[in-house]
Amino acid sequence: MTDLAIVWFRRDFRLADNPALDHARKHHQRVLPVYIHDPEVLGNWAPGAASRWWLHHALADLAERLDDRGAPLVLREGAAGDELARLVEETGAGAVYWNRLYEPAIVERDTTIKSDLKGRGLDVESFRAALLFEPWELLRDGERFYKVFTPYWKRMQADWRAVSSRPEPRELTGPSEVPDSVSLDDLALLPDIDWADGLRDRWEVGELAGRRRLDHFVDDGVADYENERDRPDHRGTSSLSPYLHFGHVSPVQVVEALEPSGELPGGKGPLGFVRELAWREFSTLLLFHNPDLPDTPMQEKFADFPWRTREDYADDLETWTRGRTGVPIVDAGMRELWHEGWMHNRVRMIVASYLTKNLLIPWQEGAKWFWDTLVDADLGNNTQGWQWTAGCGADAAPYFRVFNPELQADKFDPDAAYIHRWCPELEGLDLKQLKKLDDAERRRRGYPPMQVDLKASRQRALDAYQAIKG
DNA sequence: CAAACATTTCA
DNA sequence: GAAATGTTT
Repeated sequence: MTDLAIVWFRRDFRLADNPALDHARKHHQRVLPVYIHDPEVLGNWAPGAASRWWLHHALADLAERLDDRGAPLVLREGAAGDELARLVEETGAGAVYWNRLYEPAIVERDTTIKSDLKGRGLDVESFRAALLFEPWELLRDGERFYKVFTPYWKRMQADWRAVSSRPEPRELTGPSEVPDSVSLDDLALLPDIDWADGLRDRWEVGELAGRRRLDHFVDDGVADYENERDRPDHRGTSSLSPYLHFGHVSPVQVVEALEPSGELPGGKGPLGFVRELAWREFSTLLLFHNPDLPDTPMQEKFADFPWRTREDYADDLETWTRGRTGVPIVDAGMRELWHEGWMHNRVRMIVASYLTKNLLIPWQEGAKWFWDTLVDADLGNNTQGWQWTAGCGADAAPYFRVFNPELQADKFDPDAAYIHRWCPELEGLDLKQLKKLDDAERRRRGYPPMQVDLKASRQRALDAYQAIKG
């Protein structure tokens, strides 16, 4: 067995419960941690601006933590396969380990890299770290993947196996000579114009910050999760999504925090939260088995859907992105997104329904905006979420389900607290008053007029769906 | 008879 | 999930 192993970090920015790192440390005397910046691999879906902001700080955090343990992180830029081959030559490493990702383009790249490195006689292994179950496990009749969430979720519960996290290494030994590294600033991940104030206020990036978030949620939040998770005014969700996306926190760690034995958590709140983790896994498997999913509707009949044309909708799209649609709950959500790089899930559904149904703008436009602005932007989750609301996904909402933003506010923001937080122009107005706010009062307060009539635009969406049914 | 609540329909 | 329709108070 060779002395030195490369641990290739990708989106697993943690030392605790990191299977690739744990394996390297157990079987080799020295460990060389590497991150290779290779945004090209995802083509049109290279990380957006908010994601890159998070990535910058995630790398800084990981580098610091690895330094503390004695194995400095090497940063490289370029095609991952070339850089790994170069590093193997430079260092004489005998092994390369990493944790698996599931975006089809990444899978394809990694498969090639694995066989190349094996061809050079290296010990190469990848590990499951980002999911509880692989996308090729839990198949119907052992061959076909699930296309409907509920049976998938039942199956996951039935096939549950106790999870167990891997220990965090206290000490690591780096290579005797550390190879060249580019600097973090060279990667130019931060925006040229600093718009990240709101993100900085809202998010603390890093492994320990993620674990604090998790602990806090488990101590105070998860018990009431089923009642509170739909309440943007109460911040009833976990806020773990970016930490899970970047692997500061693993789903195994989440399960163990909820249920130390690693068995399926009992209790309404904890089980409800694991169900949301199952949605995350379901979205990942849908993308894994359908490489076109980010751009193409899963239901074929939607290829002919009469969306408005780009030149027709361009202005309305921009109004939506800026949070100036004149629909309070929609504008509140879009402003939260712009300011904090995040939006409450209930509100994501509301603004997505509004864009695709009331504005009749293709879901891909919404997906792209979210991709650029969310710190938790995840190709599987984002794609699945948009296809679900648009009605064209695998297990989508029925096409006639058009959210009424006013009724949604009645149910989920009854005191308009969330609306007031993001739309200060509307201060002092309750939901009843907001519903009959006339143009003169809107103008006086500097709040935009209604972009569309909710009733008429709803009917237009239903008529559009009529055109493709069959 | 209006209001509150429950059920059905929408493909 | 919303709106229309039906049922109860």
